[in-house]
Parts: sequence; structure tokens; C-alpha cells
Amino acid sequence: MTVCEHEKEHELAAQRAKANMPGEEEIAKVASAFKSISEPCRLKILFALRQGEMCVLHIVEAVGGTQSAVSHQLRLLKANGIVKSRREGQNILYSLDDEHVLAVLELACAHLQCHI
Amino acid sequence: MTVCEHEKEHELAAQRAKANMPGEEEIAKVASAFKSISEPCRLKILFALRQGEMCVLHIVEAVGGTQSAVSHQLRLLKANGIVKSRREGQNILYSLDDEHVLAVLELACAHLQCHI
DNA sequence: TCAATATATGAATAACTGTTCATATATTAC
DNA sequence: GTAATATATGAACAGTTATTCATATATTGA
Repeated sequence: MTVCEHEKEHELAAQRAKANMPGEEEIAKVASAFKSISEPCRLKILFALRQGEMCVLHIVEAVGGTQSAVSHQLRLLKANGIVKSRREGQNILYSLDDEHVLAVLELACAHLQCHI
Repeated sequence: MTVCEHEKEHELAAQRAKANMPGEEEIAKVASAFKSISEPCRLKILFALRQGEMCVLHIVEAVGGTQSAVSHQLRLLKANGIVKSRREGQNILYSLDDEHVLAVLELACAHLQCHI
């Protein structure tokens, strides 16, 4: 199978794309980050944390599901740098890691609005 | 199991979070959109399309993999409103759907830079 | 130290998803 | 109409992932 011939004007874009493709490692990291925010339960957690930091049981209350499931998801989100946590007495308070996370959430909602 | 008692100052955030939680349908759409950009092969396609619109075989050339796999991924990306396509002769030219997609990609990279 | 509360985690199962292979559809040139 | 090129798709298998259940760890107050 050969590349289409009569689209020479796009050949350049293809070459640039290949030259500028990020390495496998960076691709994997970005993919992992997006994957961590691509499940309904985890997404609900992030939407909840827009309101400020919260302990695990408050999160459970806001998003539904079991404590165990939420805790598993939180671990994944933290491992991917999406949320951060700090201990306060018996509680662990979670919050969005940085402004990028919030910005991505807002962009996603804006994108959906454009596609109604 | 009862909610932690000595964190009354966060109780409000939890209530707001529950009140402002998007509906299941919107959550599912956002999750689906993120899921579609969370696999290495699809992410490569998007990074490639930053250079401009491209036919399928050019995309295959830029990202590697088989034509069939890329085509399956393109269909998923299109179904989620991440890319769009137009026919030109024998070729179907794909491109990023809108500026939100590009912005999200840039944010993800910026986020990673902050976490090195 | 003991009980209570809050959170985390290992293992197992069930559900989901990506890739491959074979094949189908669509467009163009002859 | 036929051959060649470009793209899409259905089915099946393999790998991944989310949830559940049971239990472990950590902190606090008595």
C-alpha cells in the first residue's frame, strides 16, 4: 500500500508531524494523565474538588460509591499528579493539584457546549 | 461510617460539591471525550494533526501501527468530536476538531513540565 | 493500652478496550 | 466495467481496568 499521491501539498505536514512527534515516554505520560481523568467516578471527584479541598468521606458523599472504590481512584489520581493531599488529624484532605487541571476541566465543558 | 466531625469548615465545600455536581449524562460525555484521547496511539494521532490536516496513510506513516488500527482510532476520535474529516478525492483528510482540543494538549504538556 | 474513626490496600472477578485479520466500501483512472 | 488505491468495519482474542470484599494501617481520645 502506497501513500496517496495527489496530495503533495499535505506531504510536508506529514513529514513535520513525524519529525515533531514526542517520544514514547512523553506520550505514555500524557496518555496516563488523561486516562486517569477519563472515568466517570474519577471525573466526579475532580468536579467535586473544584469546590475546595475535601476529606475522603466528604468526597464519597459528593460522588457516591463506596469508600474503598473512591480511595482506589484517589490513589490513581494522585499517582498521576492530578490531585494532591495533606493530612489533618485523622483526615486526609485532597485537592486539585494545580491550575492546569482546573483549566482542562473547564475546556472540556466548553468543548461539549460547542457540540450540542 | 460517619463523616469526619472536626472539619466543619470543609462541610460547606462538600455540600456545594454535591449541589453543583454535573448530571450523569454530562459526566459520561466528558469521560468519554477524555478516554478517547488517553491512549498512546490516539494521542500520537492528535500530536500529528497539530501540523495540519492529513490523510489516513500520512497519519499511519507519522504515528506507526497498521492502517486498520489507525482507522479504528480515527473513528473513535471523530465520534467523540475530537477530530473532523472531509473527503478529497480518494482521500479522507482529518484535522483537529477545534481549538479546545489543541489547548487541552498544550495544557497537558505544560502540566507535565511542572512535574519533572 | 483500648476503642473508634478515617483511610488505604491486596486479591479476585467482571467488564471494557485495543489490536489483528479478513473483508467490505468508495473513489479514481483506464 | 475492471483494476487499483484509500479507507472503513466486524469479529475474536488478549490485555487492561474498575469494583467489591475483606482486612490493614494510622490517628485520636479515653
